[in-house]
Amino acid sequence: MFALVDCNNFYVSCERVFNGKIHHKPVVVLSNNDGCVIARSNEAKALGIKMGALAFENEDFFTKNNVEVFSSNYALYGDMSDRVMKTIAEMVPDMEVYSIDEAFIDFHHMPYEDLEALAQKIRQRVKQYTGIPVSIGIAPTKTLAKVANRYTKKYLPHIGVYQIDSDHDAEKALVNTSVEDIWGVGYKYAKMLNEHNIYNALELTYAKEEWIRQKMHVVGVRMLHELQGTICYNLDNEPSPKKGICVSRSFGQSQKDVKVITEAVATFAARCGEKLRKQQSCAHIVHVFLYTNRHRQDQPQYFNSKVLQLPTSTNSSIEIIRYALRGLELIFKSGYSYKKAGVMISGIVPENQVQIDLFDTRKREIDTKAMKALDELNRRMGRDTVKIAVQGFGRDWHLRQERKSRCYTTRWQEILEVEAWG
DNA sequence: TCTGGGGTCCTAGGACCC
DNA sequence: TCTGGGGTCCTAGGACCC
Repeated sequence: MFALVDCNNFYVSCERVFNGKIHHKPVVVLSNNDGCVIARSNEAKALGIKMGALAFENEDFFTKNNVEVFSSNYALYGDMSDRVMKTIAEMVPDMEVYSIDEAFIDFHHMPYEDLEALAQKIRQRVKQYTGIPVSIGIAPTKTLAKVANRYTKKYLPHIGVYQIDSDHDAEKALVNTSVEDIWGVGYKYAKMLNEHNIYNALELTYAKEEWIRQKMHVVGVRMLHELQGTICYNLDNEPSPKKGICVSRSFGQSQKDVKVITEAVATFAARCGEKLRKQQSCAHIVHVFLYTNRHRQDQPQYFNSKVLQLPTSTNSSIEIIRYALRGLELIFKSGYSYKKAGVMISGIVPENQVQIDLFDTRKREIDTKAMKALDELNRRMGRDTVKIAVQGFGRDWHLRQERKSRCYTTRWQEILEVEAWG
């Protein structure tokens, strides 16, 4: 058996842990730049606020309905996620952190009859230790555990656990799951399945394997088997190193100034270097891109990107920045209002398997030492305590985050203070 | 000049996930 | 003024190898 633990309305729940005033009220969390809704409380869902709803279009609606609106606070959510995952890890033999708010558990070696009770214990302890409510689905495959989890949230929120333990349990959950809610079915496949009169997960399990293979390829066949109870995906408890790394942002305000955009791109490149070093990899392809705001019909549009090959794979921020800025120089055209830029890194190899260049003259040991010192200082003293000069200090390009909550758990200056009268 | 049978690597595009 | 930011896997086709 597998279980899927999923935090309820995770970002909203994180905000609620530190803010007693927003319990039982409609709450939404917005994407970067306060663009659109990416998390909703149950009360907000009940008001009909959709995932992805545009913030600027709904300003009046939010005010009229007393909706509490937050900018996203990833420092808080990331730290809360760590706490939830650590709490679960202490209670089970083997788990996989699947996303910021989800974890799979392998119950392979657990006494069978105890699973539901154990799941309830996990729920209680996570709530007690972190303040975050979770729901748990238990089933013979990961895909069915996802189905069970969704079923709990929708139909048994007060219980919070659903176990698929028989054909009857499975059918009950599957018939109540629309195809678009199945793990692995997105917008396109849902449309295609509906056109062939397949509307729920149970109907899908009756489909012919060859037909699925033709329409949805092997990934679809695996999904079919998983829904039928045959394991195709096992627990993946050792995250493999990333094959591509991307850091990009929309600017809070459109930017024309090459200096500001240079600082932004340098910062993105530095962040790529950090991520590479964190997973002990090096890379030799740097890809820079630059956009104007495609939603503005009234402004001239420009998009360009440049891919640069490095002679030797590196994870030095200094070197990655140098190439990224060379790329930027080649694509930047003045006169446009830029909205977004980014740096992508690929051609990633483990740092101990770097093919060195016979004619390389760069003193790599110096960079390596410098990066190590920089990472250590930033780890101890906070991000960007030490940075490369070209990243600048202005951050004129930074995100719009007008309604961000405090970093309650990651910054001493922002920790909650409690006053008591005796 | 054309023929056969076996491969690999790379890229672009399309689907999906959170 | 205002529209997020990351990732994965699979397939088909082309270039190339012996």
